[in-house]
Amino acid sequence: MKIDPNSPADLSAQIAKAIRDAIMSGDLLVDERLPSEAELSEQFDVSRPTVREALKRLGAQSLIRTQRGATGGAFVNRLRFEDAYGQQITTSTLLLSMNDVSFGTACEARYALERSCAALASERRTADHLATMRAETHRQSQPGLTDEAFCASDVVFHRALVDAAGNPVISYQLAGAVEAMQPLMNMITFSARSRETIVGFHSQITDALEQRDGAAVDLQLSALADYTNTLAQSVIDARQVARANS
Amino acid sequence: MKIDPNSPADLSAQIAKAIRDAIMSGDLLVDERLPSEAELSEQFDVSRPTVREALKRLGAQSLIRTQRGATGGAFVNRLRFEDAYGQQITTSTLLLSMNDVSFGTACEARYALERSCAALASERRTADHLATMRAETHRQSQPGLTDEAFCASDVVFHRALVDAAGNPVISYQLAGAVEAMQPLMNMITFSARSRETIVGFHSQITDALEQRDGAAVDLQLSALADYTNTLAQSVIDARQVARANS
DNA sequence: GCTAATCATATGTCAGACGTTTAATTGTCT
DNA sequence: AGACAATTAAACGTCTGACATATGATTAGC
Repeated sequence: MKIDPNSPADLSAQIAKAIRDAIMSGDLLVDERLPSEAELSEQFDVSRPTVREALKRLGAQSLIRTQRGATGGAFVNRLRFEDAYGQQITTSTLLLSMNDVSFGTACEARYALERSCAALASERRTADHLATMRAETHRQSQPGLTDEAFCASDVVFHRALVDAAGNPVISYQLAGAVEAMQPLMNMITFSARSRETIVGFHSQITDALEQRDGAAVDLQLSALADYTNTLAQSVIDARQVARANS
Repeated sequence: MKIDPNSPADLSAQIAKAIRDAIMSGDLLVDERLPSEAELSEQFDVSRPTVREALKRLGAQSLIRTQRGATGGAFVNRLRFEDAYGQQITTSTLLLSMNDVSFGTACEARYALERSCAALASERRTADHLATMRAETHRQSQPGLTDEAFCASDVVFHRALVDAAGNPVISYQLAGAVEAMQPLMNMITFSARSRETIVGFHSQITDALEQRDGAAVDLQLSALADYTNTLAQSVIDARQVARANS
């Protein structure tokens, strides 16, 4: 674990990289304790603040955790799927908002990936998954719901569908795709009519899942994707008309 | 942008969160300059090292970049897909290695997601994508190739397939799924016979893609997934036998 | 033997300083 | 006046040394 002392700057980045590499290569095992900050600063021949900056970088990626106190220190963190969800969602959301990704592109990606769960979810869905999906579908049909609450419920519904596939790796990957869509979905104001249509799709998807009919789930998801795109397009068109009139 | 001064500790985490929220909510726009470290330390009423730790956290997530010099400072970073790839791959790789994810689960996720590209890739593949895939397939048939090089080429092949779908969001999401498999794939030592079989699949996938036959691509990917799983199972079985004999 | 006070260790935070990079300003020469 | 060079100022990068605080381990006392 060494760094290049001749490099121009950013010692903390080099140190972070050295430790990150040690973790990824298996030199440092899960729950293993790193040397104390004082020891690290001696090893790398830098000051303690510099070491601390490096450790904070690693902490931000959930690669390490720190404990205070006598037996404290920095420990290699077991990266859990739940921890990674948050980062994945943050990153995906920002990617969409900062890169002029069109609604169509994001929507296409989301449903393409989500459809890949249809077959597995049909095999493995439990009563719990169905119950969650039905509960959310019912919530979505309540008239008093705000648009934000409707979208949030939509996310819960789709995550339940994804989780029904029973594969944590898939759930992790899709968490970003599904959640990152929410801000974009919020921009589509839902009429009572369109909510009704979406609720209809959700019902049919849940029914198909209950019957373990993967092909039907896939079909309905595909139709829902089309409908969502149509909805978005009409909102965009309406805005253009409004702009032309002003 | 404020923090809770009564909170127990980890001021730098609170500051990082405050700034991150400001970025995600749109209060801070892309390429906007944050106040200098001295100003931030005054605003948040903490010392400069604490502010710096917070900024390093954000830097680790590529949310900000820093410039030195007179007009330097911390700037809100436009998060690019390429930047996010690296983090996604790092995180996915560690998730797999730290969570006892079975080869079967990872393999299932990877191919389920990859198959979702089949239709889109068949529509949109360019000659470049086909050329890359054929070149890599050819490389894979060279006898002198090390196992690592074979796997690396395999990754390039599959990323070309994913990129052929022409959707950056999908490419980003799948970068993790595809690349994170490489260490696991490396653990399967490839016989000449199995390499030959994989190369055969790759050829057929490329052919199907050239003919824009999405269904055939899907079918071949599915078969390749099955074969990979079989291969892994035989390696696992062989190891168990070896362990029983020792 | 059990509880309570003490201690050692390690992180969290602060203050102040110096070096380095970089751009803007100023000054000088042609 | 314009172009080039020297100066200056702002900001990050790093260091030193210190104090505060949390926490497990040790020890003293009952």
